Amino acid sequence: MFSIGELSKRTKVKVPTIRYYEEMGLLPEAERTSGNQRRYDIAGLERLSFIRHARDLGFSIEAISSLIELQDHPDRSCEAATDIASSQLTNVRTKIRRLKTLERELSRISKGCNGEGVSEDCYVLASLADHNLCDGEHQKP
Amino acid sequence: MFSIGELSKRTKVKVPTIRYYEEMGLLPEAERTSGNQRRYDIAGLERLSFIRHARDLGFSIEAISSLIELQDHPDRSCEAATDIASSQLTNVRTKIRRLKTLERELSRISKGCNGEGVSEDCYVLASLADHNLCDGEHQKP
DNA sequence: TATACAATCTCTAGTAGCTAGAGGTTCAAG
DNA sequence: CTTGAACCTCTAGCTACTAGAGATTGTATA
Repeated sequence: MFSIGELSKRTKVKVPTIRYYEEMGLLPEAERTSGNQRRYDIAGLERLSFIRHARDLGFSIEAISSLIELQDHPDRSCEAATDIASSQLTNVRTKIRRLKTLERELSRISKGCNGEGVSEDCYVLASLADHNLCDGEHQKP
Repeated sequence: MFSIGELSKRTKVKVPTIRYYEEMGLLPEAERTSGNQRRYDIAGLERLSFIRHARDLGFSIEAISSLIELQDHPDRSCEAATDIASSQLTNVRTKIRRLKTLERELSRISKGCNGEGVSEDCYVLASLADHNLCDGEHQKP
């Protein structure tokens, strides 16, 4: 059994974040010492690693909740899990596509001014003021 | 002079968002009717278009504040503006790089399970539980 | 001109996923 | 037994909005 600080060190998840995950129901309520401090075992460590890994891959807390729910029921169909993963993949791909559009546009705008003039003549500012100077549409990222 | 609703329609920025921008200091305090409703002119429309355009390109409110500050002083050097734009470009490129790593990993994981089995045997869940099943490291997105 | 009703006003609170700080208690080493 | 780091709970703050309550205003139509 080890403390929350030790768990934090081993998983690289910050202490307040661990408490937050517990509050959100991602982690079960930890056992406590007589003095009310949290104590964890290997199972706790594994679960937190799972969560961290999923967060690193961009899964939302809600999605992770569902994944954990499935993990806790080894006999259930894993269709939901593959659905969550593939929709996350779709999310990521959508974001990449949008960011690439932004990148092209920003790069084009950036090249338009070397920063040596005054703002009145700045192509960066002019581009932002006038959408017509843009190549195409951009959506919110 | 037109109402906030009209401005919203023309710029495709939602009404509460316009008020929020005013509160944040991105928009100057609007003129009011005798009955306290906001009225805008073309200058207001242009400024809001500028803001929306910058937001669409992913600039933060803070960055936009600086850009507007420069826009209001046509005689100042525009170095800050080009700096902001290029650091935004760097941001975007960093995000793309990270997301691409995620994409590879998610795609690999996703392919590992067709969702027809039970969760005990699910490669998606197994991958999340065990980082060793991953190709490489991933950072937070 | 009266009325109806859409649009506006301000204010508060909520979203995601944490992070920071105050003020107090517990654990563990020396 | 003392000391100080680590822990506890609670509240508030971050970004960029969004939603809703309850009250007021603007305007089109009868």
